[in-house]
Amino acid sequence: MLKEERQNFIMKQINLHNKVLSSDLCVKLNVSEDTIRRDLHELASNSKIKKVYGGAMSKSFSHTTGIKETYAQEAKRQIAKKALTLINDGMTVLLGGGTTIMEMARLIPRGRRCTFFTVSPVVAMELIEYSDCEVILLGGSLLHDSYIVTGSMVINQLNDIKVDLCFLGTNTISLEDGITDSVWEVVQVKKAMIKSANKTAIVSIAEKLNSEGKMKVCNVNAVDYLITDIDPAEKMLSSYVDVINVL
Amino acid sequence: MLKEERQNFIMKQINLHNKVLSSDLCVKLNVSEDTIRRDLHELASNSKIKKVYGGAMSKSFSHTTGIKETYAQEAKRQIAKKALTLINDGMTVLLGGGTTIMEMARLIPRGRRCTFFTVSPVVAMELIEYSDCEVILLGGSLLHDSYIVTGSMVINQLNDIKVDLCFLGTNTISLEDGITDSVWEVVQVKKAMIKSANKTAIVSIAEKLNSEGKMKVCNVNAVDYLITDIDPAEKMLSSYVDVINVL
DNA sequence: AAATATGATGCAATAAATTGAAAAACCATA
DNA sequence: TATGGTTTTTCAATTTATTGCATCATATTT
Repeated sequence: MLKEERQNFIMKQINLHNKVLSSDLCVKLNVSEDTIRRDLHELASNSKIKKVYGGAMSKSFSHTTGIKETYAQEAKRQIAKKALTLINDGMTVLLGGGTTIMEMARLIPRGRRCTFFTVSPVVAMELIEYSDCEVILLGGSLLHDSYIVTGSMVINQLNDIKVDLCFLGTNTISLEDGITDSVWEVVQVKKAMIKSANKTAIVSIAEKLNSEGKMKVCNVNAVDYLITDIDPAEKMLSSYVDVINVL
Repeated sequence: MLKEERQNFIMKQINLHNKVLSSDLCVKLNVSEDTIRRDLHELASNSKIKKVYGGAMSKSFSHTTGIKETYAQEAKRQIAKKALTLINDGMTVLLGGGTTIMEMARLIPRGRRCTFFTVSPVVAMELIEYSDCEVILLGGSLLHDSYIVTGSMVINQLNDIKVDLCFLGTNTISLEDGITDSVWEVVQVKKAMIKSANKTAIVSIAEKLNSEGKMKVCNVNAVDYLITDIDPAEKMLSSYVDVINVL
């Protein structure tokens, strides 16, 4: 049997079943596992498939891989790095949605072992694809613009869990008005998220500081950390450091 | 024998069997392997065939599955079109995961107003983006390989709902073994999905028919519709039409 | 932490491709 | 038919490709 035949067969299996095991293939094709592994390696390096431990899987699922530039990505990456210092192995972490949280999800180091709950399918997909953590996606009515789940379903599920740490992005934050948002459903979810967490961190680029939204999520001192892209010693943050842990 | 005759013969063999071995040809044509190799080289440089180590293969057979396109996308689109005829305004529909279901989600006509439940974040994202329907994403532990939510959380949520119609993709299906799958968690979810639905439709490209998996979801006659890309009158489907509604 | 399964790497055996040169076949013309 | 030139085929030596095995590293499970 020609190598190409074999690889075609493998491609077909993957296309049909989304996943193949090397151990299955080497029996079906009657070659050694080494050969299969070499085939998979070759197909993977031609980016036709995605290699996983024990076999390979279809690439057509890798949906989120698109390297989309997000606004102020570098700033958000800075925030993400700081945020990640709060996460240790074995922790249970609740993540919100938004581009800053997405940067966090992207930067979780491989090998970190913890459990993530999230209300954002996008974040969930990123986590499951690029981290080694367990990912639990909460269910609910999916919101158009923000791609997070909302409604009583989520709230109920949140009532049932208690996590070590919750990370929330925010649209608007100020010392006087606290954390605010413009969508009612989102406010409800965020409130419930904070209630489900022992500690909560707000991630926000400095640019958003001192802006005001329409509906209140909570006061600034109701959360435990404020993580921005600038140095905590900056004048802009001086009024915050009194009431909250600023990173 | 003339060179041209030989090459015609080779072409015929390739068209017939999709591949040829140099070693076979040199016996059949009673020439040295060198000659065969030169012929193949010549044919290949006229891009009539694809030369590979040990022989040559048909050009059309070389699986150059577009990196983005899903396998057998056109076939899946056919299925999706048939499937969509079952969905009317006001219905409550439960969707599984997989690329066929994805095609369905893509082809939901704008203006259709119904409620979709799904266990697949990818499908949910597609629906919320391109349809005007309400999308409820069920929550649970996100599975690496198939990108669907699994576990007791989903099962519980499924127990609480009753939908008009459920669409399931499948890995493997045969008359004897029924609907099967190779991942335990997926089997559990599929079972629960079927239980939550008044009627269930299986969508599957004809290519998958009569393949067998490892764990059983249900018998073929436990579902109501089988939707494939080929005509229900085809011989391949004749044994199915007795026990199930084939579209 | 130990046991098991999987992955990577280097090596040797074998099969196949390449190359250059020699032999054979072919072909037009004298 | 003989001849010279051309094309085609074969042969031999060398290089490259493929595969399986042994070994060690890494991942996963118990």
